[in-house]
Amino acid sequence: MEKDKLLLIDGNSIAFRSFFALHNSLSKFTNKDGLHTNAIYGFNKMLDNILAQYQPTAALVAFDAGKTTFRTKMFDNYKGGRSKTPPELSEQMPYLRELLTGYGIKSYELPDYEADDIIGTLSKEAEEQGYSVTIVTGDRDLTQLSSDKTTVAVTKKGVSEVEEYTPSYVEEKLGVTPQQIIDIKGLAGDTSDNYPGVTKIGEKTAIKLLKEYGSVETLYEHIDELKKSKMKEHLIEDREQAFMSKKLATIKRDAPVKISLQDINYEGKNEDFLINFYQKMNFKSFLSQMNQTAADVDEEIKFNILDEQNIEQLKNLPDEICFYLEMLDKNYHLSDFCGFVIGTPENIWVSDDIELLNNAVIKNLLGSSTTKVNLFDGKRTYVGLHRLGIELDNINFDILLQSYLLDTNDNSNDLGQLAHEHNYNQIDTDAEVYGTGAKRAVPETTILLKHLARKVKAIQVLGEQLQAELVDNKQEKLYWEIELPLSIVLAKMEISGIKVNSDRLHQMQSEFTERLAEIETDIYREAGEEFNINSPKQLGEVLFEKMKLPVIKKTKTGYSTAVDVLEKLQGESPIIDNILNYRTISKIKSTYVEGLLKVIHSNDQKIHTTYLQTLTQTGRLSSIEPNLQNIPIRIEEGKKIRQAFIPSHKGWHILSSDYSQIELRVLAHITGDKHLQEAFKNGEDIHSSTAIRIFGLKDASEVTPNIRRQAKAVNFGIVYGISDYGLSQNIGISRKDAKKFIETYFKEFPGVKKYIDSSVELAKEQGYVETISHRRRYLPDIHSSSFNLRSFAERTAMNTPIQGSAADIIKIAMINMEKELETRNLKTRMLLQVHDELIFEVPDEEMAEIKKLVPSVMDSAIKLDVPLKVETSWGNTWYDAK
DNA sequence: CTACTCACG
DNA sequence: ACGTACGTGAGTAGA
Repeated sequence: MEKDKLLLIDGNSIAFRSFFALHNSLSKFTNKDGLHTNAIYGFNKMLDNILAQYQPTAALVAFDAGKTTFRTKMFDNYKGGRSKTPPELSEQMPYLRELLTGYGIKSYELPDYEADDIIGTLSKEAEEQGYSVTIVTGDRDLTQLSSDKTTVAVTKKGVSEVEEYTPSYVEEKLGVTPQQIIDIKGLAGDTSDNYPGVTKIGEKTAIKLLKEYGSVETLYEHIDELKKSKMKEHLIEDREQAFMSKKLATIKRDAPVKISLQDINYEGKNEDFLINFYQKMNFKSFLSQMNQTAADVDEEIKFNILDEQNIEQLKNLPDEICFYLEMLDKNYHLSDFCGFVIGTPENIWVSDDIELLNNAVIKNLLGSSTTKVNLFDGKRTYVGLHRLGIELDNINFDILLQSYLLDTNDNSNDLGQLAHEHNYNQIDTDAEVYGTGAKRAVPETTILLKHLARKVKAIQVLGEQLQAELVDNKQEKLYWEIELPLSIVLAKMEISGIKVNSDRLHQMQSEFTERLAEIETDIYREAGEEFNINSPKQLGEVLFEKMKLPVIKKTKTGYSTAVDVLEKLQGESPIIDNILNYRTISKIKSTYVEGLLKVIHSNDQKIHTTYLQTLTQTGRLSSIEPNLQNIPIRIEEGKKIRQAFIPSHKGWHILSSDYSQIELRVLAHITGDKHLQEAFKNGEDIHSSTAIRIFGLKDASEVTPNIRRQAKAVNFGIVYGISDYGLSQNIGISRKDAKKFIETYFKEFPGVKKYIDSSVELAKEQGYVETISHRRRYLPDIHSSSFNLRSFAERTAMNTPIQGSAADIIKIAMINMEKELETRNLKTRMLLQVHDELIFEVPDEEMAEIKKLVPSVMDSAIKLDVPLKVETSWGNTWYDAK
């Protein structure tokens, strides 16, 4: 007969692990009733893997019965201070039981005991009856149960991979036997379960003591033999705690479990039950594994298929309509079109015939200033329509923008997904309908048309709902006066594009190729072998193993070879300088020279970037395909890339205007700090003024370049949410000195200190911080028990209003600038935005006007308590506009 | 697909 | 005692 194999699963622990493993995609895992399903999904994955791997003959999932157990009776504070189970997880627990029913696995709980004790008791019974046992848990403490018959499988970072603890593996990993784990806990305590152990003894010391004495009991029998020390005093003092903690850590193996091994035979899953369950949970991948398809969104939808004959009927549409233009490729400057939908939820018209858009009826509707158009991603739609020769005039609701303003995290480019995030479930996600990655394609026509039809209703319902939420949040102005008009400005900038001199790039390409080859031979000679210099792994081996250079810093996977490390090694060997050079040049060559050449449109020799307006957590824009916001400027060789960016017409120039120290000016404004404001009002060099104050200097004559550099770093540090360590690393001083700088800074600029404290306070109270234009960023981690997460949230609480308000200001300037260009009927085009800088191409005859107009529009974008300063320059290329 | 590195504000 | 600056995108290596 086949050997009996028992599988015991720690239900609560696995549910927790699954929940947090998929926490980032929490919003992606919901069913149509808005139930979160991530923990259920993760649990299911784990079950599939474990069952396939171990093929048990009996199985049970043990759950904790409640908060109070015999342990809490022993020690009030047991598991005290734990934060509450998130509601998004609690709501999944009943369904988890349902899932187990589908798998034919019993679950069990026992009042006054924890899941561990059930597992301990049953595994003992099973061992006695000759079973081999596997325990699955996320909690390493259970490894105390491992024996020659019992393996404890502890989940690794995900939940589907496990690490198997046998007694020998426990010894190898922890240096003690499974039985001694409770002794470690007795001496060291457990912070997550909140019991104490012995003062000042941590895991390391506990293991050392146990190696010598074997157990808590023997240790105390020999306590007198210990040399006189603080540790000995603590041990004697905390004797009772040690014994109690050991007892708390000990898993019961004789709990009054009322279920027997015969009751939990595993006979396989109930497929029909599971199919039904998966449909309810919207688990498409599990369904397709079972050759089943997902239940369709349940509401039928009525729509008309548009054609040449019935198109006149669109004239009957009201003055508020919805529209969606489908382009499957992310890059809408190049994507094919595959269909569109127009109408109202009551009167939907769909087609996959793009030619129809050129019909005057549609052109008039979309181009009409009196017909309001609701849509998803106005900028994308505007650019797409523009390529088809159609103007879009009057956007009303853009649900992507609305959603992003309400919560910067709800910004999916997939309409269906975004709808689900707002609990609208009568539509599938685009990813489901079209597929992702290489499998992305247009589905059969009926599916396509139906999906498009559903978009109309989703847009209308969500548009109204989200607008009401914007009103509640006092974010209406932000939507109507900033983001919505900005989306059109950005569309126009993207459409304009910027002309590129590809001959110049090609010329640079061959220069760089030659230089790289030279440096490469030098590096190989110095290393004594050929290797891939671009591989940090190979480079690390050459530098630190073969050449035996001192290791400065390590990464997770090996030696760090980042610039700051290499700079510390300069002088150790000439190879370092060559590597630094190689890195610089190869970066410029591959990312910029070759990268940019790849994205020049062949029809107009221009680059058309895409701005992401709904991505950043602060309100800044980002630029992709290509990123035109990180073209080199700091190093001369890289800066030359800018020579390839030229005006699109002869006799025009590139003009660039940038805000000077906008973030520090915003800081002066929102903190209200008198000294900081004074410095700006007097037009002082802000870094020098800071230097004078924090170093206690007489006047500017005492400010050396080095002192100014340090003060500058302090100013940056303040804006980023300073730490003494961060500052010390940045300017290479001791942590102590850095701390002193910061303290002096806060003494000299008390308004700033007050602001930092109050913004953290505010974030804690209301859950979010906001900019001067009421742009919000939620900071749930501000309450985290993890020091790291919490500190990060605290720094962003103070940085986001500053970075975000600066973003608000330049956005307003861009809208005003575009308006001026239009009303003055100028040919000048705004081409790029680089966070605090705007770049234009200007015909010579307009130069005199523009070089006054741009700075005046920019510095009057908003009225702060300190003046805004703008610096302008121009030239034949972007490089020369300096 | 993740880690590392490096370009910008 | 923790382990650190804020916000981005892209190329390459190597699983």
